[in-house]
Amino acid sequence: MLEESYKLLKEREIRITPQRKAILEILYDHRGEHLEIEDIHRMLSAGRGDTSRTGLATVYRAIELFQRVGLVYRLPMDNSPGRYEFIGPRAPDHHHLICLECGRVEEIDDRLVDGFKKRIMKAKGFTVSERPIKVYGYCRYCKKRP
Amino acid sequence: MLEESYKLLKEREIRITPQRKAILEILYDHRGEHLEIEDIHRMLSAGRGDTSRTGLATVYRAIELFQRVGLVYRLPMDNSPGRYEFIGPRAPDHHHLICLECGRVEEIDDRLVDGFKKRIMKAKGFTVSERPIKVYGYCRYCKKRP
DNA sequence: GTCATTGCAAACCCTTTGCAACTTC
DNA sequence: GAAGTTGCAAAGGGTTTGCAATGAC
Repeated sequence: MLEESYKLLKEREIRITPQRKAILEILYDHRGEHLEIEDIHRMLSAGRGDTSRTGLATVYRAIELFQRVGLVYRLPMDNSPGRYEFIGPRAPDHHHLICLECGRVEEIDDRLVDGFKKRIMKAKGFTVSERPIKVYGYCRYCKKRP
Repeated sequence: MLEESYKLLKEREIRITPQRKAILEILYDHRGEHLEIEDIHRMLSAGRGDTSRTGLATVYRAIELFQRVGLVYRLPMDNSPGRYEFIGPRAPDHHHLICLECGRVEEIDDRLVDGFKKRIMKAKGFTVSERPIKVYGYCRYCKKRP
Protein backbone atom coordinates (compact mmCIF):
# COMPACT_ATOMS: atom_id res chain seq x y z
CA MET A 1 0.00 0.00 0.00
CA LEU A 2 2.78 2.40 0.85
CA GLU A 3 4.76 1.31 -2.16
CA GLU A 4 1.79 1.95 -4.37
CA SER A 5 1.47 5.36 -2.82
CA TYR A 6 5.05 6.21 -3.66
CA LYS A 7 4.45 4.99 -7.14
CA LEU A 8 1.48 7.28 -7.46
CA LEU A 9 3.58 10.20 -6.31
CA LYS A 10 6.28 9.33 -8.80
CA GLU A 11 3.79 9.13 -11.60
CA ARG A 12 2.67 12.59 -10.79
CA GLU A 13 6.26 13.75 -10.66
CA ILE A 14 6.03 14.66 -7.05
CA ARG A 15 9.33 14.38 -5.23
CA ILE A 16 9.58 11.86 -2.52
CA THR A 17 11.48 13.38 0.34
CA PRO A 18 12.31 11.74 3.64
CA GLN A 19 9.84 14.03 5.34
CA ARG A 20 7.01 13.10 3.02
CA LYS A 21 7.85 9.46 3.38
CA ALA A 22 7.86 9.69 7.13
CA ILE A 23 4.56 11.53 7.22
CA LEU A 24 2.87 9.10 4.89
CA GLU A 25 4.20 6.22 6.94
CA ILE A 26 2.75 7.67 10.11
CA LEU A 27 -0.61 8.10 8.45
CA TYR A 28 -0.40 4.58 7.16
CA ASP A 29 0.48 3.14 10.54
CA HIS A 30 -2.55 4.85 11.96
CA ARG A 31 -5.08 3.85 9.38
CA GLY A 32 -8.56 4.18 10.76
CA GLU A 33 -7.52 6.91 13.16
CA HIS A 34 -7.92 10.58 12.53
CA LEU A 35 -4.73 12.44 13.20
CA GLU A 36 -4.25 16.12 13.69
CA ILE A 37 -1.30 17.89 12.16
CA GLU A 38 -0.01 18.33 15.66
CA ASP A 39 -0.13 14.60 16.29
CA ILE A 40 1.86 13.88 13.20
CA HIS A 41 4.36 16.54 14.03
CA ARG A 42 4.75 15.22 17.54
CA MET A 43 5.33 11.71 16.26
CA LEU A 44 7.95 12.92 13.87
CA SER A 45 9.69 14.82 16.61
CA ALA A 46 9.59 11.77 18.85
CA GLY A 47 11.37 9.69 16.21
CA ARG A 48 15.12 9.78 16.12
CA GLY A 49 15.78 9.79 12.41
CA ASP A 50 16.74 12.76 10.30
CA THR A 51 13.09 13.64 10.06
CA SER A 52 12.80 14.40 13.73
CA ARG A 53 13.33 18.08 13.05
CA THR A 54 10.62 18.32 10.44
CA GLY A 55 8.87 21.66 10.70
CA LEU A 56 5.19 22.08 11.28
CA ALA A 57 4.83 23.88 7.98
CA THR A 58 6.27 20.90 6.19
CA VAL A 59 3.64 18.67 7.70
CA TYR A 60 0.93 21.03 6.58
CA ARG A 61 2.37 21.17 3.10
CA ALA A 62 2.76 17.42 2.80
CA ILE A 63 -0.74 16.75 4.01
CA GLU A 64 -2.16 19.26 1.61
CA LEU A 65 -0.29 17.53 -1.16
CA PHE A 66 -1.49 14.08 -0.18
CA GLN A 67 -5.01 15.35 -0.08
CA ARG A 68 -4.71 16.72 -3.56
CA VAL A 69 -3.58 13.41 -4.99
CA GLY A 70 -6.18 11.56 -2.99
CA LEU A 71 -3.95 9.60 -0.65
CA VAL A 72 -5.28 11.29 2.40
CA TYR A 73 -8.56 12.79 3.29
CA ARG A 74 -9.64 15.41 5.73
CA LEU A 75 -12.59 14.93 7.98
CA PRO A 76 -14.76 17.98 7.98
CA MET A 77 -14.28 19.39 11.45
CA ASP A 78 -16.22 22.36 12.59
CA ASN A 79 -13.85 24.70 14.24
CA SER A 80 -11.32 22.36 15.64
CA PRO A 81 -8.03 21.51 13.96
CA GLY A 82 -8.30 19.37 10.85
CA ARG A 83 -8.09 15.62 11.19
CA TYR A 84 -6.64 13.47 8.48
CA GLU A 85 -6.81 9.87 7.51
CA PHE A 86 -4.88 7.65 5.14
CA ILE A 87 -6.98 6.40 2.28
CA GLY A 88 -4.40 4.95 -0.07
CA PRO A 89 -3.77 5.09 -3.78
CA ARG A 90 -6.66 3.02 -4.93
CA ALA A 91 -9.65 4.79 -3.66
CA PRO A 92 -11.19 1.80 -2.06
CA ASP A 93 -14.84 2.44 -2.08
CA HIS A 94 -15.28 2.35 1.57
CA HIS A 95 -18.63 3.40 2.64
CA HIS A 96 -19.92 2.94 6.09
CA LEU A 97 -23.03 2.89 8.11
CA ILE A 98 -22.27 4.04 11.60
CA CYS A 99 -24.60 3.33 14.45
CA LEU A 100 -25.06 6.30 16.71
CA GLU A 101 -26.13 4.02 19.52
CA CYS A 102 -23.53 1.29 19.69
CA GLY A 103 -20.87 2.52 17.31
CA ARG A 104 -21.17 -0.56 15.14
CA VAL A 105 -19.82 0.03 11.64
CA GLU A 106 -21.16 -1.78 8.61
CA GLU A 107 -20.20 -1.61 4.98
CA ILE A 108 -22.61 -0.31 2.42
CA ASP A 109 -22.73 -2.19 -0.81
CA ASP A 110 -20.81 -0.15 -3.36
CA ARG A 111 -23.47 -0.59 -5.99
CA LEU A 112 -25.97 1.06 -3.73
CA VAL A 113 -23.69 4.04 -3.27
CA ASP A 114 -22.85 4.16 -6.93
CA GLY A 115 -26.49 4.40 -7.81
CA PHE A 116 -26.83 7.30 -5.43
CA LYS A 117 -23.82 9.03 -6.89
CA LYS A 118 -25.09 8.61 -10.40
CA ARG A 119 -28.39 10.12 -9.52
CA ILE A 120 -26.67 13.11 -7.96
CA MET A 121 -24.56 13.51 -11.04
CA LYS A 122 -27.58 13.42 -13.25
CA ALA A 123 -29.62 15.79 -11.15
CA LYS A 124 -26.95 18.31 -10.26
CA GLY A 125 -23.92 17.79 -12.45
CA PHE A 126 -22.06 17.25 -9.23
CA THR A 127 -19.24 14.73 -9.14
CA VAL A 128 -19.08 13.00 -5.83
CA SER A 129 -15.55 12.56 -4.57
CA GLU A 130 -14.02 9.20 -3.93
CA ARG A 131 -13.81 9.80 -0.28
CA PRO A 132 -15.60 7.34 1.90
CA ILE A 133 -19.19 8.14 2.59
CA LYS A 134 -20.40 7.84 6.13
CA VAL A 135 -24.02 7.51 6.94
CA TYR A 136 -25.20 7.81 10.51
CA GLY A 137 -28.19 6.16 12.01
CA TYR A 138 -29.33 3.21 14.06
CA CYS A 139 -28.42 -0.36 13.27
CA ARG A 140 -30.91 -3.16 13.21
CA TYR A 141 -30.00 -4.09 16.76
CA CYS A 142 -30.25 -0.69 18.30
CA LYS A 143 -33.07 0.56 16.19
CA LYS A 144 -34.85 3.17 18.18
CA ARG A 145 -35.92 6.40 16.71
CA PRO A 146 -36.16 7.14 13.03
CA MET B 1 -41.57 30.32 12.05
CA LEU B 2 -39.79 33.27 13.63
CA GLU B 3 -42.40 33.50 16.33
CA GLU B 4 -41.92 29.86 17.12
CA SER B 5 -38.21 30.47 17.32
CA TYR B 6 -38.64 33.24 19.84
CA LYS B 7 -40.92 31.01 21.81
CA LEU B 8 -38.27 28.34 21.86
CA LEU B 9 -35.74 30.84 23.14
CA LYS B 10 -38.11 32.03 25.84
CA GLU B 11 -38.76 28.50 26.95
CA ARG B 12 -35.07 28.03 27.40
CA GLU B 13 -34.88 31.30 29.29
CA ILE B 14 -32.62 32.85 26.74
CA ARG B 15 -32.92 36.60 26.56
CA ILE B 16 -34.21 37.99 23.37
CA THR B 17 -32.20 41.07 22.55
CA PRO B 18 -32.61 43.32 19.55
CA GLN B 19 -29.33 42.01 18.20
CA ARG B 20 -30.39 38.40 18.46
CA LYS B 21 -33.71 39.19 16.91
CA ALA B 22 -32.08 41.00 14.02
CA ILE B 23 -29.63 38.18 13.40
CA LEU B 24 -32.28 35.52 13.47
CA GLU B 25 -34.39 37.58 11.12
CA ILE B 26 -31.55 37.86 8.65
CA LEU B 27 -31.00 34.14 8.75
CA TYR B 28 -34.69 33.61 8.29
CA ASP B 29 -34.91 35.97 5.36
CA HIS B 30 -32.14 34.03 3.71
CA ARG B 31 -33.43 30.54 4.23
CA GLY B 32 -31.78 28.19 1.82
CA GLU B 33 -28.67 30.32 1.60
CA HIS B 34 -25.56 29.71 3.58
CA LEU B 35 -24.36 32.87 5.20
CA GLU B 36 -20.99 33.62 6.66
CA ILE B 37 -20.67 35.56 9.88
CA GLU B 38 -19.25 38.36 7.82
CA ASP B 39 -22.33 38.45 5.62
CA ILE B 40 -24.60 38.73 8.58
CA HIS B 41 -22.49 41.39 10.15
CA ARG B 42 -22.43 43.36 6.95
CA MET B 43 -26.19 43.15 6.62
CA LEU B 44 -26.63 44.38 10.15
CA SER B 45 -24.30 47.27 9.54
CA ALA B 46 -26.16 48.14 6.37
CA GLY B 47 -29.41 48.43 8.27
CA ARG B 48 -30.23 51.68 9.95
CA GLY B 49 -31.82 50.49 13.12
CA ASP B 50 -30.22 50.40 16.55
CA THR B 51 -28.67 47.10 15.61
CA SER B 52 -26.52 48.62 12.92
CA ARG B 53 -23.59 48.85 15.33
CA THR B 54 -23.75 45.24 16.36
CA GLY B 55 -20.25 43.93 16.93
CA LEU B 56 -18.78 40.97 15.12
CA ALA B 57 -18.35 39.15 18.40
CA THR B 58 -22.03 39.47 19.10
CA VAL B 59 -22.84 37.81 15.81
CA TYR B 60 -20.51 34.96 16.64
CA ARG B 61 -22.05 34.60 20.07
CA ALA B 62 -25.61 34.67 18.80
CA ILE B 63 -24.92 32.14 16.09
CA GLU B 64 -23.26 29.84 18.54
CA LEU B 65 -26.31 30.14 20.73
CA PHE B 66 -28.73 29.42 17.91
CA GLN B 67 -26.72 26.41 16.95
CA ARG B 68 -26.90 25.07 20.48
CA VAL B 69 -30.66 25.29 20.57
CA GLY B 70 -30.92 23.88 17.08
CA LEU B 71 -32.32 26.89 15.25
CA VAL B 72 -29.33 27.23 13.02
CA TYR B 73 -27.02 24.75 11.48
CA ARG B 74 -23.41 25.09 10.47
CA LEU B 75 -22.19 23.52 7.29
CA PRO B 76 -18.90 21.80 7.84
CA MET B 77 -16.43 23.80 5.79
CA ASP B 78 -12.88 22.72 5.53
CA ASN B 79 -10.78 25.74 6.12
CA SER B 80 -12.97 28.50 4.94
CA PRO B 81 -15.17 30.55 7.21
CA GLY B 82 -18.20 28.81 8.64
CA ARG B 83 -21.48 29.04 6.80
CA TYR B 84 -24.76 29.02 8.61
CA GLU B 85 -28.30 28.34 7.73
CA PHE B 86 -31.63 28.82 9.40
CA ILE B 87 -33.31 25.55 10.19
CA GLY B 88 -36.04 26.71 12.49
CA PRO B 89 -37.50 25.16 15.57
CA ARG B 90 -38.71 22.08 13.76
CA ALA B 91 -35.78 20.68 11.87
CA PRO B 92 -36.58 19.60 8.34
CA ASP B 93 -34.48 17.25 6.27
CA HIS B 94 -31.66 19.16 4.78
CA HIS B 95 -29.09 17.48 2.66
CA HIS B 96 -26.14 19.06 0.96
CA LEU B 97 -23.60 18.68 -1.77
CA ILE B 98 -20.42 20.47 -0.82
CA CYS B 99 -17.80 21.37 -3.37
CA LEU B 100 -14.31 20.68 -2.16
CA GLU B 101 -12.91 23.17 -4.61
CA CYS B 102 -14.93 26.32 -4.19
CA GLY B 103 -17.02 25.60 -1.13
CA ARG B 104 -20.24 25.98 -3.03
CA VAL B 105 -23.10 24.23 -1.32
CA GLU B 106 -26.11 22.85 -3.09
CA GLU B 107 -29.20 21.14 -1.85
CA ILE B 108 -29.93 17.55 -2.72
CA ASP B 109 -33.47 16.74 -3.55
CA ASP B 110 -34.96 15.00 -0.55
CA ARG B 111 -36.55 12.36 -2.71
CA LEU B 112 -33.17 11.35 -3.97
CA VAL B 113 -31.89 10.95 -0.46
CA ASP B 114 -35.00 9.15 0.64
CA GLY B 115 -34.52 6.58 -2.06
CA PHE B 116 -31.01 6.01 -0.84
CA LYS B 117 -32.15 5.68 2.72
CA LYS B 118 -34.83 3.21 1.80
CA ARG B 119 -32.37 1.05 -0.04
CA ILE B 120 -30.05 1.03 2.92
CA MET B 121 -32.91 0.08 5.14
CA LYS B 122 -33.87 -2.76 2.90
CA ALA B 123 -30.35 -4.06 2.44
CA LYS B 124 -29.09 -3.67 5.97
CA GLY B 125 -31.97 -3.06 8.30
CA PHE B 126 -30.21 0.16 9.14
CA THR B 127 -32.27 3.24 9.89
CA VAL B 128 -30.55 6.36 8.71
CA SER B 129 -30.77 9.21 11.16
CA GLU B 130 -32.48 12.46 10.40
CA ARG B 131 -29.31 14.42 10.59
CA PRO B 132 -28.41 16.24 7.43
CA ILE B 133 -26.39 14.21 4.97
CA LYS B 134 -23.36 15.84 3.43
CA VAL B 135 -21.85 14.62 0.24
CA TYR B 136 -18.48 15.95 -0.87
CA GLY B 137 -17.21 16.31 -4.37
CA TYR B 138 -16.78 18.78 -7.19
CA CYS B 139 -19.53 20.95 -8.50
CA ARG B 140 -20.33 21.37 -12.14
CA TYR B 141 -18.24 24.52 -12.27
CA CYS B 142 -15.14 23.19 -10.62
CA LYS B 143 -15.34 19.73 -11.98
CA LYS B 144 -11.80 18.50 -12.22
CA ARG B 145 -10.79 15.20 -10.81
CA PRO B 146 -13.14 12.38 -10.06
C1' DG C 1 -31.89 45.55 41.00
C1' DT C 2 -29.76 41.52 39.23
C1' DC C 3 -27.59 39.08 36.01
C1' DA C 4 -27.00 38.33 31.15
C1' DT C 5 -25.48 40.60 27.03
C1' DT C 6 -22.97 43.93 24.32
C1' DG C 7 -18.97 46.31 22.00
C1' DC C 8 -14.44 46.89 21.66
C1' DA C 9 -9.89 45.41 21.25
C1' DA C 10 -6.71 42.30 22.26
C1' DA C 11 -5.67 37.49 22.39
C1' DC C 12 -5.94 32.92 20.25
C1' DC C 13 -5.16 29.22 17.36
C1' DC C 14 -4.62 26.86 13.35
C1' DT C 15 -2.82 27.49 8.98
C1' DT C 16 -0.24 29.79 5.28
C1' DT C 17 3.59 32.37 3.35
C1' DG C 18 8.28 34.53 2.34
C1' DC C 19 12.74 33.48 1.89
C1' DA C 20 17.48 31.63 2.13
C1' DA C 21 19.57 27.19 2.50
C1' DC C 22 19.32 22.79 0.99
C1' DT C 23 17.78 18.40 -1.50
C1' DT C 24 15.90 15.65 -5.25
C1' DC C 25 15.96 14.14 -9.85
C1' DG D 1 22.41 22.23 -12.27
C1' DA D 2 17.58 23.29 -12.31
C1' DA D 3 13.64 23.15 -9.96
C1' DG D 4 11.26 21.75 -6.00
C1' DT D 5 11.36 21.34 -0.87
C1' DT D 6 12.56 22.50 3.79
C1' DG D 7 12.76 25.17 8.28
C1' DC D 8 12.12 29.09 10.49
C1' DA D 9 9.73 32.89 11.85
C1' DA D 10 6.51 36.10 10.78
C1' DA D 11 1.97 37.07 8.88
C1' DG D 12 -2.81 35.80 8.17
C1' DG D 13 -7.68 35.08 8.99
C1' DG D 14 -11.42 33.38 11.36
C1' DT D 15 -12.99 32.96 16.00
C1' DT D 16 -12.90 33.67 21.03
C1' DT D 17 -12.30 36.18 25.30
C1' DG D 18 -11.77 39.88 29.08
C1' DC D 19 -13.93 43.60 30.81
C1' DA D 20 -16.48 47.79 31.68
C1' DA D 21 -20.75 49.64 30.17
C1' DT D 22 -25.33 48.63 28.95
C1' DG D 23 -29.81 46.51 28.78
C1' DA D 24 -33.40 42.63 29.57
C1' DC D 25 -36.39 40.79 32.75
